[in-house]
Amino acid sequence: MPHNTSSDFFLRVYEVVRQIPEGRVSTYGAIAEYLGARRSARMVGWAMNAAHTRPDVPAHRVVNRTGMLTGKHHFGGPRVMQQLLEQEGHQIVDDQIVDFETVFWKPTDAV
DNA sequence: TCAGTGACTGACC
DNA sequence: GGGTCAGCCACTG
Repeated sequence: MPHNTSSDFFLRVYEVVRQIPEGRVSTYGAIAEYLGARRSARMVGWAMNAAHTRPDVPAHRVVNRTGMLTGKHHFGGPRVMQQLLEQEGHQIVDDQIVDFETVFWKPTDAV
């Protein structure tokens, strides 16, 4: 558990991820860019890793820029992330979200 | 202190 | 159109 200012960044990431509507997904890069750290997409991924303990953070709605479920192994099982997305109406083929571009959500779309 | 690693991405070849 | 590299930065051994 980080105890420095980086936890601030984590909290910001959590807030953004919480705003992702059901049935939509976002990317690490989009979130990082929105937080003013465009080049720190890996930190968003790391934040997701830490967000695992937060039930109110839908980490399964965050994928990489191609719509691939690169983080599925961190959900307690390799199929959990896919199942969660399918429950929200997504179609997953070969670990990739079908029509990813149409369900893609940017933090700037938030009301 | 240093080197390796990673739920990423964009640029280059 | 795919493979590779370099930035990115927190964490770990």
